[in-house]
Amino acid sequence: MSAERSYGGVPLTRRREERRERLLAAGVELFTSTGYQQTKITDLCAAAGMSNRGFYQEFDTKEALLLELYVRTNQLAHDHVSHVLTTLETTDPAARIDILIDVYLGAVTSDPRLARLNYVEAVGVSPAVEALHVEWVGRWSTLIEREADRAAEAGFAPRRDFRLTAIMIVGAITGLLREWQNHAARYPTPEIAAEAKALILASITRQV
Amino acid sequence: MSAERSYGGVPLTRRREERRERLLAAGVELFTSTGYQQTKITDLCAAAGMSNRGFYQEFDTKEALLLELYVRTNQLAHDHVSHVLTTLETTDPAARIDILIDVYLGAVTSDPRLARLNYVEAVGVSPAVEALHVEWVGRWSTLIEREADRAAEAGFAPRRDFRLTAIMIVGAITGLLREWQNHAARYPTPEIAAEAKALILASITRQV
DNA sequence: GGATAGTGGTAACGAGGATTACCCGAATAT
DNA sequence: ATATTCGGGTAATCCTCGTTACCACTATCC
Repeated sequence: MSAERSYGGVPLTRRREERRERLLAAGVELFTSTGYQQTKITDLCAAAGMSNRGFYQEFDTKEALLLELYVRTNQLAHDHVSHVLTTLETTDPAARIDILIDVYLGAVTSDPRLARLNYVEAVGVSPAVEALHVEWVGRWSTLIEREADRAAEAGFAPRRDFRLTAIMIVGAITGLLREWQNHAARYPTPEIAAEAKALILASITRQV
Repeated sequence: MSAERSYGGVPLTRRREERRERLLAAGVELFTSTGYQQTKITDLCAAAGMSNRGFYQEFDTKEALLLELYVRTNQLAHDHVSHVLTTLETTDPAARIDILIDVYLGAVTSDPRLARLNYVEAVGVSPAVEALHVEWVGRWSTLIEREADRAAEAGFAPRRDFRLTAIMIVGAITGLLREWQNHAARYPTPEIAAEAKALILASITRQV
C-alpha cells in the first residue's frame, strides 16, 4: 500500500533516479563507443550495473533513452547560453557572439562524447529522433537569428532576413564539431572558437 | 566453361549490371523512405524485382550497398564540380564560387532523396561509413580551400589558412541541405544557392 | 534430342536479442 | 516472529531476419 518503501535505507524514488542516471551514463558511454545501433539492452544494463529488467523499469525502448540524452544535452546547453545572453542585455553584438560561442562550445566540447552523440549517433535513427533534431535546429537557428536581428538594430549589420544564414551557421558549427570529434588529433578549442566567431560575424555583417 | 553465356539473349555481365542497378535504385528508394536500419534485405530484393539470392550475388552486406551509393553520389558531384572548375581556369573568384555552388546544388537537389541519403541515412551507420564521410568532407574541404587560396592569390581575399573555414563551409551547406530535405515546404533552390554563395564569399573575404 | 553446366527461386536453418514470466530474497506490519 | 508485499535477477520464450543448401529451369554443346 505504502507508495514509498525504503530498501537499504534508500527510498524507491531515489533508487529509481540513480538507476536512471546510471543507464543514461551507460548510454553516453556505449552509444559513442560501440555505436547506438550496435549497443544491446543487455550491454547498457551491464555497464549500468543492473539486470536486464532494470532497464525496462526506466525506459520503454533504447530509443527512449537516446531521446532523453539528446534533449538533455541540448536543453542544458541552450539554457546555459540563453541565460548568459539575457544577462548580458547591454553589451555590443560582437561581444555577445563571443560569449555565445564560448558558452556553447564549452558545453559541447567539455566531453567529446556528447558531440559524437549529438552529431553522429543520433542521426537518422528514427522519425522521432529526426523530429527532435529539426526542432532543435530550429531553436538554435532562432537564437542566432535573434542575435543577428539585434545586431542589425544596433546598426552593426544590415537589416535583412537572417533565417537561412542562421541555419547555415548552425550547420557550420555542427559540421566543425562533427569533424573535431572524429579526429584523435583535435584542433584546439580556442582555434575552433575563433573560427566560429569570425564566420558568424562575417556572415551577419556581410553587405547584401 | 564459357565465362560468358547468354540467357534470354542477354549476357551475364549485363544482367548482373542491371540487377546491381536495380538494387542500388531500390536502396535509394527504401533507405530514404523506410530508413536504412529498417530496410531488410528482402525488402530491397522485392523492390528490385528479384529473389533474396540475387542480393548476395551483387553485395556482401546491406552496408556495402550503402557505401556504394554514398561514394557514387559524392564522386559524381565532385567530378562534375571539379571538371567545371578546371574548365573555367580563367574566371574571377566570385564567379568560380557561383559556378561551384550551382553545380553542386544542382547535383544534390535534383533528387531530394540523395540529400537525405547523404546527410541523414548514411550517418553513424558504421565505422566504415563514418570513415568514408571523413574522407569526403576532407575532399570537399580541400576543394573549397583551394578556391579560397586562389582567391587570396588574386588579391580578392586576405592570405591565411583556410582549412577550418573550408570545413565550416562544408558543414554549413550540409546543414542547410539537411534542413531543406526535411521540410515538405522547401526553400526554393535559387534562394539557398544565393545564401550559400554569399556565406562563402563573406567567410573567405573577411578581414582577419 | 539428350547431356551438361550456369542461374536463380524457394524455403529452411539458426543466431541474435528484445521481452517477460517466474522466483527468491528483503523489508515492513502486526 | 511471522505474514505479506515489494523489488530485482535469472533464464526461458518468441520472433525477426540474414544466410545458404537445395532444387527446378534454361540455354548451349555434341
